[in-house]
Amino acid sequence: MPGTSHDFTARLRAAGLRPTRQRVALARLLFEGGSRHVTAESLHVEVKSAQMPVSLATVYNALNQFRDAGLLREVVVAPGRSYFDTNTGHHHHFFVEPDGALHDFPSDKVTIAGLPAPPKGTRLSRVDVIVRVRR
Amino acid sequence: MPGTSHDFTARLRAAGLRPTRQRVALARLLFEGGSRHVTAESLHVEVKSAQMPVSLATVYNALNQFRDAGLLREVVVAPGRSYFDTNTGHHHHFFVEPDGALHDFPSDKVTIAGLPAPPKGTRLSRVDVIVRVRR
DNA sequence: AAGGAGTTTAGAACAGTTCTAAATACTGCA
DNA sequence: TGCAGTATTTAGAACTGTTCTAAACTCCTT
Repeated sequence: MPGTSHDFTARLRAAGLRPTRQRVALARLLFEGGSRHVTAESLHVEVKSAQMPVSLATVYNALNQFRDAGLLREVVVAPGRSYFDTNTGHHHHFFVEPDGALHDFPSDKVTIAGLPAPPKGTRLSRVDVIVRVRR
Repeated sequence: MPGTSHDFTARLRAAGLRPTRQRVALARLLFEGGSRHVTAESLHVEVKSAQMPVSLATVYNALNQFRDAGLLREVVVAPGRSYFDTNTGHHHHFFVEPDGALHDFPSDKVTIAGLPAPPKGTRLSRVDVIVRVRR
């Protein structure tokens, strides 16, 4: 069990990123547990309270790099705030309107039929389904 | 034909909004033609070049009020930018990734099956489908 | 151990949006 | 119609989330 999923140094290196102290600390927080949703701000608070000081700029840099490397997926649900999802597989989201909470649900049971063809000159990139719910 | 769809004063009043010069000007730009997508910034540029000076703050106010009144729908596709859609009926969106262009498509031919039930204590508000495409 | 590229940092800068308080416009009522 | 009173508009400041800057530092290679 150890060696693969917890070897953040190797995972970062495999993604083409130098395993700096800061990136390893952030990767540990992000990938050690199960699937998570974070914002730059929330991750910054978390890394500070874990006694691993990382600047906010570095949190932003790392999140963007992790996303570009395919380690994270960015989810756009509310204007003016970016969520990052550690679950990079196929899945969709519940978004609870007033509080901004986000929950994954697997896409394997969801079927979407009747989508029109992409506009001329474009190719499909991804289909996002956001189920907005209220209390 | 005239009297109903072009009577912006009455339409605003029906929505509980005073038909001020600024709101009528914006409503005319938004609802006179077919379905449109605007940002606050783009609508502000437009209203200025139409020789109907309206401040940016008022454009923001009006868009938010129109949305709250159900005259517009807000579409969240990219972090840090709000699009407003004059089409408030059931439909979904194509989002062209690099340029940020948005296109509607009707939802009547689209069927989504197998969605899980909303989390405990919440009720469904809306299902957004965003088909992201690249050039 | 040293050099150099890549990274981190604090703070400034920036973009989009909302707030403030003073001026102005719409509405209802005389 | 004229007036009072509330809603609205405005310019600019403030604010939030994010990116940039350039100097200091760290990781990797040799």
